[in-house]
Amino acid sequence: MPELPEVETVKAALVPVMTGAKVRYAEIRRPDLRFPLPTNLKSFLEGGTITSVKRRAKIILIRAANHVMMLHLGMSGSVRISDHKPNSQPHDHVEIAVEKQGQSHWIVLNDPRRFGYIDLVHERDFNNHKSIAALGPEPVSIADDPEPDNVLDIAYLNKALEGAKAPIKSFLLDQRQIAGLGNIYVCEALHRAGISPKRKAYSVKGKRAARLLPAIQDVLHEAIGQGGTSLRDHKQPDGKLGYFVQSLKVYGREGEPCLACDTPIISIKQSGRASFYCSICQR
DNA sequence: CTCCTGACCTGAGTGC
DNA sequence: TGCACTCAGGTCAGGA
Repeated sequence: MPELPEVETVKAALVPVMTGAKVRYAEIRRPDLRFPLPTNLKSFLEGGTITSVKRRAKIILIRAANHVMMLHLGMSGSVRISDHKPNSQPHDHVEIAVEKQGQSHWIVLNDPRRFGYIDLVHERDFNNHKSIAALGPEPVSIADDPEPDNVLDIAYLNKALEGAKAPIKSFLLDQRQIAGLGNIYVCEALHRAGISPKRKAYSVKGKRAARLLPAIQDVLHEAIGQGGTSLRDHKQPDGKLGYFVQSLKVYGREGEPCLACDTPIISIKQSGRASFYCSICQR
């Protein structure tokens, strides 16, 4: 499911119920997702008080007691929040009950494909964690989270593009270059910027690069404002859909007319993933 | 190094 | 109805 806007939507829903809340119990229903779950996850959570909920790239960071619980939703992960103990659904792997100012909430992680993961690291080791250390800058900063000191700008983008021989599509999916983009928003940003996904990254410069930066930032901001994009699995934690699906210009629109020029949208495979684009508008 | 492929896993959709 | 096959918001190891 989730790229940056979907993860941001989940994080934003967790903030008010988890920040400052005490964990009443945690139920871990299987030993692993993509990786083995930390064996001390249950004992870490139970009785602890959550100090903050943040996001870096596509990872949700839940802090307590000098530790960071890292939650990645993979392709199909989602979170439900309710004010009563929820009925168990297939693939509900973790259930956490929290209490804050006398108010109880239940938080459930569901992940059919189990490409997601949870890890737990001491605060001092966090920046060296292999999922964190190599990440590129955040493409956008939302209400100072993540901290705006590491946000993509045109100087960084131009430098990173230099000498990158991969297609711009692959470049933008690479979390070491820019963190948080995925298949939907790369396709959409390239369409907005008028750049072909097949173009070599190093050849994106000057005016093209100057269009790419705001194209990425605008599409992410707009998607976050709509609660993300619901295709199959993604729902907001309150059960609502992500309405940005209605704003997609190319993703999933193979054969349908380009909204700018009527040319049918093309789908090609690039490094195993579908790229949707307009061969006229994107050069 | 960089770049690409295949693997991981389940469920939904399609075509015969 | 059933079966085989393809495809899906993401990484990650391994090979060229």
